[in-house]
Amino acid sequence: KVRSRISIQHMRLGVSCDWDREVFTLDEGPQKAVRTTFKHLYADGLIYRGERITNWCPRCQTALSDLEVDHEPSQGKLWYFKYPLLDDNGNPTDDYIRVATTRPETMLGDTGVAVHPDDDRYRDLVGKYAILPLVGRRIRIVADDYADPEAGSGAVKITPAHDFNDFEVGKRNDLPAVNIMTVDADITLAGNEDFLAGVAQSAELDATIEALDGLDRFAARTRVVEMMEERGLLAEIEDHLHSVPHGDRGGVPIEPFLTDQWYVDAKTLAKPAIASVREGRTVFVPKNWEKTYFDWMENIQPWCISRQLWWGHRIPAWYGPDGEVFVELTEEEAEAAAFRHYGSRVKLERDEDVLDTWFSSALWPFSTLGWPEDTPELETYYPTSVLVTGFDIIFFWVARMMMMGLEFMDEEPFHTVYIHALVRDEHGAKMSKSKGNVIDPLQLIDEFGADALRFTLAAMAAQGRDIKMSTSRVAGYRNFATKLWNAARFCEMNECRPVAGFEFWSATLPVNRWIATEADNMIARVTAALEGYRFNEAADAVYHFVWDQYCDWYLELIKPVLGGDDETSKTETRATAATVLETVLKCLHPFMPFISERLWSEFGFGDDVLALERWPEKTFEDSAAAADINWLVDLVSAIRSVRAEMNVPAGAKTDLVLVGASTETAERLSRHRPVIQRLARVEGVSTADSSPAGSAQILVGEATVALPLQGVIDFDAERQRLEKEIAKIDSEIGRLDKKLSNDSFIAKAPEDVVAAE
RNA sequence: GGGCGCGUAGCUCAGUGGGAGAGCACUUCGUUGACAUCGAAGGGGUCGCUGGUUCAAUCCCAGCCGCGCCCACCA
Repeated sequence: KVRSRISIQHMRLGVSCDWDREVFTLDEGPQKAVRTTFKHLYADGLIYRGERITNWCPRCQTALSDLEVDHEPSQGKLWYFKYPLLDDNGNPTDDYIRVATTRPETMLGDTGVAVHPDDDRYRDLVGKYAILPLVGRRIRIVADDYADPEAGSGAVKITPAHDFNDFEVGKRNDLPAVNIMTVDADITLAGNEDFLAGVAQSAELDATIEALDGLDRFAARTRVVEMMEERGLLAEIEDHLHSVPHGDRGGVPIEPFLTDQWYVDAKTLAKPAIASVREGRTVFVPKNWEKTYFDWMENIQPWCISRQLWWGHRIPAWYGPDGEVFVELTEEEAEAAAFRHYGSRVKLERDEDVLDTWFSSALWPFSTLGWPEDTPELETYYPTSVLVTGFDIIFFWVARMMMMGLEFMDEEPFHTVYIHALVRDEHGAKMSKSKGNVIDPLQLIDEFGADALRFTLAAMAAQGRDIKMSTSRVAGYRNFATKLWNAARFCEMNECRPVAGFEFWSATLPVNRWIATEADNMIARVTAALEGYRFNEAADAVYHFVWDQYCDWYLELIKPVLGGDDETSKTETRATAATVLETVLKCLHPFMPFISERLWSEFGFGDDVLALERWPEKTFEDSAAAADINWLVDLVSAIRSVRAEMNVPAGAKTDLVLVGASTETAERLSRHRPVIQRLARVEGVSTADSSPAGSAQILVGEATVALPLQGVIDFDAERQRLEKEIAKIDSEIGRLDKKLSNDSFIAKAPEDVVAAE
């Protein structure tokens, strides 16, 4: 169900997948890959089985890896207990050693007390014994660096079977591990051989078993505290803020638990995986995630891969009657191996456990391509190129694919790991099914269209930053899609069709050479941005080119041409408009696949889907044409601006008088006269030696453009406008003067910067 | 405890060692004219605070304040 929903989302977003090659993790191929890798790693000693302390989820009743455990802050208590000391003859004394615990029930499994070797308070007690209250077990006081003199009383109770640190301390100091819980995390004492070992029968022990046996750990916690208090052995209770490990699926506190599990020697496998990134054979984008990768990989712990679940890849291990282990690909092979071992046919029991789901995922880059078979797909597609994923998956998956890929393929599974942003809800919280704050992409697609959503995600995908989904942005890009659609409609209406063999260099009109220059600049920006995985910059470049250049100016500037009667100009302009549109569609296709493909086929740019090899290249540049049209754009903008500020009615036309212009400017003006008249609402155009009285004046380059507004102009408003402009220019002059009179600026700033000022 | 990141216009966010931009929102004007999901013109920011480096800091460095996330076995 989940899988199909994800597929629908991908398809509706226009993801171009090869759906014929869909693979499921429990398919035949991946199954074989899992067993093969398991067998090899076992044979090499990189997978082993052992009794170790493990994260145990009492609710799911399975072991978990460290990654599946979340630490949640919790306001708890710190209980201080008094453990009576024994003298050298093993008799009780009146002295106590104080220990502190957040989990009193675990005391039933205590087998020692640790103090720091340099802690003077306890130096004399090392090697002596205390008596464990409620139980009567003799527990040894050991010196171990783990004990922190600053923490609690400086003496720490050791429960090797129910605490990770204590397990290590116990191993170092040869303390037995006493498991006092069932897989449900209920206390089990009666008939618990480990618990009863070496403990003398007593009325107190019987009372403890009577009171606690079978209680769940939290009920037992309360009861243990009460019983200690009744005996006067509860010294103190403190409030204590600490973090409690929870299983990420079961949601209940983890119980560190001593069980037999299968482990991967991750430390050994991590070494080449670290080197690959260290030496740049695989890079992370953005690069700072490499630190996260290194930190984890360098401190990696054995990976517990067995799970006591019914669903998953079954561990390919079989046990003989005496517990001998046979790891093989199939039951038949295991039986054959057992026959060789025992010299006779024996009945084998298969390991009940399944593998951590991430084990098979780690093999994905090659297991899906037919490995361990030597297939053409494997040859062609391994190594892959770019892995796109979220940061929360670096440890679970990326790191493990690196390890397994290097181990079995001798080559990194991908050269780049692009860590994309997480889409968060409008408040910035991570979306999760349980929180119910998921924004459904399908709903956004229904409302704004797949292209709008997809473009939004690209436009907001600035590196190293998460995305707070903004509906108004999606709406804005929906408008952009409409804008493009309408621009294409304009082209269609004006018979702007692709012309075979046409290229920008053959255009003669400045306006065409200008848009060609701008289009090719856009191509360069988009290309550079995509190559650097800066998808937001790429999207932004296309967006602004289409809207600000192509639609706002180019299409407006060519209207007089298309409406004129110069057939040669019309032909070249139509071809240019179409070719630029074609370029836009190519560049836009990764961001807006649906609309670009539709327009592409409607315009007959080619009948194939926009293929990657058609990605355009920057080939055209005409800076003279660019300067020419930019002058025009500036002029029209300035006139519009003045008209608006002078409150010239939008429909009213004004005359234009050019004053003090160079011949080049005069020539430009006359050449662009039709467009200026159209776009700036200008009627008569003339030149003069000085501005006519009662006109608004605009400085464009070296020339002054005067708009005679006799009868229209509000002199106060014009005075205000000019004063504002003067003030602005004055302050600019002041700033530059100050800068240029600063000797160290002249001396130290780069020449081009000085010249520019 | 360690690490990463963020703080820029009312909101959501780009960005750069040489006086800062977008979308939305806002103000004014405008619909025979590709597009009102639009066009034209505007208003609005001491670029978190304090120091330092530099001819020049929103950008680099340090400290501080506020916020978010990841990792971690603190009894």
